[in-house]
Amino acid sequence: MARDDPRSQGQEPRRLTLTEQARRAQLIDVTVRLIAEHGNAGTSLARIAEAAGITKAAVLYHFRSKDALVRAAHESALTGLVEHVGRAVESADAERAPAAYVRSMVGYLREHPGHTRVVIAAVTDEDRRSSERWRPLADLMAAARRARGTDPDARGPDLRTTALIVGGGIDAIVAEHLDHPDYDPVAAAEELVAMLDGVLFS
Amino acid sequence: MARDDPRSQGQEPRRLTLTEQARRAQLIDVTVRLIAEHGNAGTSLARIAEAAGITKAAVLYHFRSKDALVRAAHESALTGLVEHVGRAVESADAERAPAAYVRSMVGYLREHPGHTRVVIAAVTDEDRRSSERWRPLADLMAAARRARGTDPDARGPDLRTTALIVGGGIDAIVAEHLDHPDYDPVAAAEELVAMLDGVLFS
DNA sequence: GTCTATACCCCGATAGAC
DNA sequence: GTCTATCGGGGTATAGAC
Repeated sequence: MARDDPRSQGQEPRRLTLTEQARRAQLIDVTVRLIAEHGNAGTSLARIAEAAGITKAAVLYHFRSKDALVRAAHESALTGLVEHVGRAVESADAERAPAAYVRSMVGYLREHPGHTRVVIAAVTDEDRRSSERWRPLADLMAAARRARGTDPDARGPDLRTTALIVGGGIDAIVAEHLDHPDYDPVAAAEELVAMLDGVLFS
Repeated sequence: MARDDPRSQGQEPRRLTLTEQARRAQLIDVTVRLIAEHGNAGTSLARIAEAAGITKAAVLYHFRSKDALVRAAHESALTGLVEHVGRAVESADAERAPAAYVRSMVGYLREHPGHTRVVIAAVTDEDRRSSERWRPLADLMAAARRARGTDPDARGPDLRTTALIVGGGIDAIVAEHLDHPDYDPVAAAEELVAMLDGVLFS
């Protein structure tokens, strides 16, 4: 049996056979591509199976359900983004880390238009959306204010709200670039950074 | 025959029988409620039909497809929002109109939590999303800068981008309030307004 | 351990009876 | 005008071949 996703439950993360690892990776890859192209609704199990050269049932042998597969595809697409942003943030000094966050996130999505739709789907997802996506950025902003030597008691903006606004702004910019390729997301990111700096270091 | 949506095509907007008008209104109403509660995917034709006391096929008699019905529900939910924001903006002087836009939009969504999910679905919709939602706000901001006496040649922010960011920020704030009712969207709106004023009247 | 065949039920859509 | 009957297609579950 292989139908248990090793990441679910608190069980020992069972070893996966080589063929299973390969199949899972292939299926995730295929799914990311199909969702990027046709959207979630337009990507049926049959299409995924056909693209992978196996049957629907075989797909469901490796993943409990279509939803589990889609979830894995979302995770896969998010991982690349998170790592990229993580590297950019780490190699920036604290004061500029929030700006690096914004720039690297917009930049990554511009460079990987294929992944973008999947990432958006992953974030927009109706269900698992309570992931406190704002917190990492809020932490960066708090650190940046400290690095700037801002009086910790000084009344500043609510960083949760600021992070939410910035996150929403990034989404809007990237989405606009998707719909209108002429629209320059990098210039837009600079404007978002300017807005952010204005609020953070007033 | 009644299967033509009067708003589509360029035809004469045929008269609708009273029962048909009533049915359409009822179906839209039911659909808005169900989508608000269970999301689009969780709202099948059968459920809609059951809630309306008729059969699936009868629903499809009044609306060409489920999508057409959902579209009508979206329109219905959006109308209330647009009218509310429109009134708020009109009764504010030009300089404060962008702030009124933000406040009234967040306020409406807070006061009508039922409609909120539907409105978000309408705006987030994968298909008809090229609606230039940013333009009205961008126009308000341009007028506000003029009213403030800003030198028209002065280098200001790109208003399309600014409007996109503000729109995305509103979405994020409202969504957060939906997921976490404790989160105060009105205070957040004030912060967004502060950010906006900082950029507009620098 | 990996996969095919098959069958099930729900969904959206259509044709045609009443 | 309204509904029943039905269809193709989607996701899922199981039996069992290899």
